Amino acid sequence: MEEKIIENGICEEKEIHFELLKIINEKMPSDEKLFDLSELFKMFGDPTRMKILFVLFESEACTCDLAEVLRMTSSAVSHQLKTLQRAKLVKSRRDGRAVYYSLADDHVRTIISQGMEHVEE
Amino acid sequence: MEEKIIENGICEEKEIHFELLKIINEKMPSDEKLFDLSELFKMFGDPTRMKILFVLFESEACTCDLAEVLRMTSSAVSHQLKTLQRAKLVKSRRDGRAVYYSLADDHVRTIISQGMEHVEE
DNA sequence: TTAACGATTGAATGATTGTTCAATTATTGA
DNA sequence: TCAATAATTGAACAATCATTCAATCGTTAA
Repeated sequence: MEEKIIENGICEEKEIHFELLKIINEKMPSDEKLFDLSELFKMFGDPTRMKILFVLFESEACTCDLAEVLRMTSSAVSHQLKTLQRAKLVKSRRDGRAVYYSLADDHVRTIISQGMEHVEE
Repeated sequence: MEEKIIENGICEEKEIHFELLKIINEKMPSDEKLFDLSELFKMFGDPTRMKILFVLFESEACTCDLAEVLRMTSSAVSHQLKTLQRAKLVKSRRDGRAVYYSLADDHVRTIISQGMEHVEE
């Protein structure tokens, strides 16, 4: 009987309600963590930021370098770098007039590689 | 001399231009692939879609189940399911009135786990 | 101390996106 | 067939977001 309920889902037989709810409550991360997680992925959800990260995979680069390579204004690049820095994906160091950016940690690389595998099928 | 150029970046000494450009051209994925990649990550960049995927990690579920669990209208859920299906992240099967959704493949799980590790620090 | 360069900032604009609402389609039980 | 349920659809709305533009800040070389 319980088995049948599980198969049928919530809608026809209201009783399983708590079955799915139990799973959710036990396994679903908190709203806060879920929010942080999607904020993280949002960073990879824009081609410009993606390109910036790909360049930084290879070498640190200053705002001006990135603007050149991506053929964008340094203002636009700077805005995105700020966004990436707020998300702790890149870090910066100043050297004279130039500010050099680099990847903040190696998770970034792993996450994007996984995405790449998915896309390349 | 060339070494010095590389250290200085593009902006002061225009010559390295081609140094960074070479890296970009060799290692940077095509614009099309880059676009697909960010489209993929965009799917994870919304808390609602994130929640849907987390539920589907545990069990297939119909639109109505998901609406109940997430406390949203089935219309809103259906719109997001459609988005996820367009991105080939979920698949569906109809059983009577209900349409059951499940994860399309296992990359989804891996990608999100990686993101989770990053967030949990 | 200037002038020039690289970077940043904030406001404005246009585009994209998530949700709501109302209407419609598909399926089943009466 | 008809009513009820589940799901989908498209238009509309508000919110978010990426880029542009103009102004400003920080640093260096003259």
